[in-house]
Amino acid sequence: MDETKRNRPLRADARRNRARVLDAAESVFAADGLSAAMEDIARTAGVGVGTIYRHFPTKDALFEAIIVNRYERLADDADALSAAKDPGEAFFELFTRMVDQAAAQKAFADPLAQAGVDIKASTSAIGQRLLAALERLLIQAQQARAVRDDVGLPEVIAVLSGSCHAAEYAGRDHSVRARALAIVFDGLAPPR
Amino acid sequence: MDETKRNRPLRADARRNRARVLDAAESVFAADGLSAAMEDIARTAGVGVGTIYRHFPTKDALFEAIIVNRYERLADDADALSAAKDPGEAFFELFTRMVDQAAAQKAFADPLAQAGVDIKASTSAIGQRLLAALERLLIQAQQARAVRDDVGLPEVIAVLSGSCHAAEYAGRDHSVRARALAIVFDGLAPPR
Amino acid sequence: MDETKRNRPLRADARRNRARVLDAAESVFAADGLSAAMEDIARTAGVGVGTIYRHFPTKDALFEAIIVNRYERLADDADALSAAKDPGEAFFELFTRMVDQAAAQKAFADPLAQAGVDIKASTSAIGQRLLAALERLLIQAQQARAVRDDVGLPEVIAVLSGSCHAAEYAGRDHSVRARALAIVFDGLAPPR
Amino acid sequence: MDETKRNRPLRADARRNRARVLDAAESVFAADGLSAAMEDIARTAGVGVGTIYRHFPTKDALFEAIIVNRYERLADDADALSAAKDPGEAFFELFTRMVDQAAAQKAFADPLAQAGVDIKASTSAIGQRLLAALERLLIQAQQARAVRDDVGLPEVIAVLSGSCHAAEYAGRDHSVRARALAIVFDGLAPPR
DNA sequence: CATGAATGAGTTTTCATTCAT
DNA sequence: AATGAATGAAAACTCATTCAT
Repeated sequence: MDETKRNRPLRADARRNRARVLDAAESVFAADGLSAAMEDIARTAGVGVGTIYRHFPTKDALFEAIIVNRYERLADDADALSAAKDPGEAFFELFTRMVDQAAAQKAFADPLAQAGVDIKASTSAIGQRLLAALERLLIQAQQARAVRDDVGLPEVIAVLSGSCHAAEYAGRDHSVRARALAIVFDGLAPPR
Repeated sequence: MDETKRNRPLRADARRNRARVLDAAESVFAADGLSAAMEDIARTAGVGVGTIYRHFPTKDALFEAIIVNRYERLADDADALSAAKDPGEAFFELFTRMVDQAAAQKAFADPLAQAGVDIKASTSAIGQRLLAALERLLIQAQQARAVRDDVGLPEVIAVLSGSCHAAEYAGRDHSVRARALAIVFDGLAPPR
Repeated sequence: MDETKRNRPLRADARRNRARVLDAAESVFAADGLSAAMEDIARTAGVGVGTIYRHFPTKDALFEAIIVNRYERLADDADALSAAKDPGEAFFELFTRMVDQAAAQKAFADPLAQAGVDIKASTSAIGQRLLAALERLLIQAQQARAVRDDVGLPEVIAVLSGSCHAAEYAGRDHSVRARALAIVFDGLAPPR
Repeated sequence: MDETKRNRPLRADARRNRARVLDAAESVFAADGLSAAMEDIARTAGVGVGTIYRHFPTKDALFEAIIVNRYERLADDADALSAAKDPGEAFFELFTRMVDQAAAQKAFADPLAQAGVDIKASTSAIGQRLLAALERLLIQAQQARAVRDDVGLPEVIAVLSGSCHAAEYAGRDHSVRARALAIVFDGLAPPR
């Protein structure tokens, strides 16, 4: 009815609500897994369920948005690391960060794994950016002889995904996580 | 009043149905994840829901029975391997089998991870047997210099759990799975 | 197939089972109410559910059989009392016995009330005998000036049914039950 | 963030639905007993089952709400009668009203009986109020020589509960109900 | 725009009754 | 005849999503 404000970016309070929902959803999903109820998320965010649905048409869409969010940050990280550090360090640092996130956030590892598979609209669009960054880091690290030559992106993702789960399993026990990661890193290092 | 047959193992048809339910549940859970509906399982098994509940008082109990089943077989495998092969081979062969199972069966990896944590009655009783067998294999493999000395059971479980997820991610792509596993195995090998 | 034994009364063990089921049902219904499960009754009786269904085609039929059983005994009581005691005593004694039964057995009062209403086959057949006996006692008591003249059988049944519930409510508290019953008896006594 | 309306009583439509549910539940319970299905209640109320559960978390809670409702009205009645009529009349009038309700509503008598026993939260809170009012009426009636001296509240409740059941039994037959009640009232009157 | 009440399909579980052993 | 396994129609309850306020 009111064609004055069609594609304006989003009213200030609306943007604030969107962010609050996203934060709440992230922590509720992390705590309860994917089966968390929308009402719980709404309550945590301090809004009504309707507000969630205004911003995200579907529970899946909300979840996807979280993933996209993470991927954006990780892709940013990847770019920054690529610029700031030497190739091997950059690669393993990103790997470590992702694993650390998984340790902190239940339900991080699974969607990560899916990112390489899914063709779901936005997820993969942004996922591609992350994957591309990861691949760049991998190739640079291989050229710098920090990572063995005979692995490609798919294997790295598989191992990364696995490591995230391993970290999730290790939970609060830092030393187990560290040693498990050490095994994987040794396995990724060039032979000899 | 008929004390001849008190603790009879289970009538023939009942045993057959129990097995059918277990099979059906395994494949339906594998396909749909833990949120699969009991009715689907019943339909797949070709029985009524009531039959499932006669054998397993609860959805959780059914799931647990599947896990226990798997663990039993794996523990048996572990014992057999330990007797038949040289230590290093035995260890890596068991590791590989578990990962292969995970690749085939969604929802195998997660409960595996929990086995090291949970204290839930029967699950852990049998889980302990598997873990004990795994530890035995690990120690023997270490003594045979097939596995590096500085890892303990917790790390191995973490890495194993992670590898299962990696395999789940890799899905049907055998070569990715093989290469990912190779990375982990290299990481587990003794240095040099 | 075997027409040798068509209408023979019932094999000895069958008769014994029937009685056991009836006993078990009586106590389980008393404890859990009408919603008690058939399996519980079977277990209590030490038989399989199938055996219950051999003797009673339906849960309702089983319940009815219990009621019929009680009514038979009460009708017998009524006859005996009528012969042995003076009319007033006989009437109030029967009344008291019924109320005592109700106090002991949950779910006794309700079906009693229905006996006056229901036309359900056997129940009412035997119920009629009890009601007839009750009416005889009532009339005799009225003739002996032990009960007021202006009440008929329906009122007596209503009050009796109510008293059974009152007794059920009073539960273990004997003195409350006694005083409640005293009120009713006073009300039934002839005026003055 | 909008602190204007925190503990709002209930939106207009919500209140209307709550009342409809309560009404529907009352009549469905009255017709079918406590085992009535929630769906039936929902259909009768013209709402979805979910709506019932929004207002009452449990079938028991719904039932309790009905009882509480009745008790509130009866306690109000008791207070009004106590103020408006002479003690004896007030007592017997309340008694009669409760019995009339029971005649109309199956499943009214039983919970009444429990009110004297149960300690269940809200039920008994309001139940206490009713019982207190009843006791007040009783004592006043006794002081006015309208009720015999040797009965206490427990007996009165027992008899009242019993009378409710008697009325339930009598059903539509007004004259039976009236005469049955007359018996009880005579029993409650002071001797001679 | 935000809210939270309403919806109803779908889920787990129970239990009277049937039927193969 | 007895047994107890199987059946499947309910029943209570949940929760993603829609919509009136």
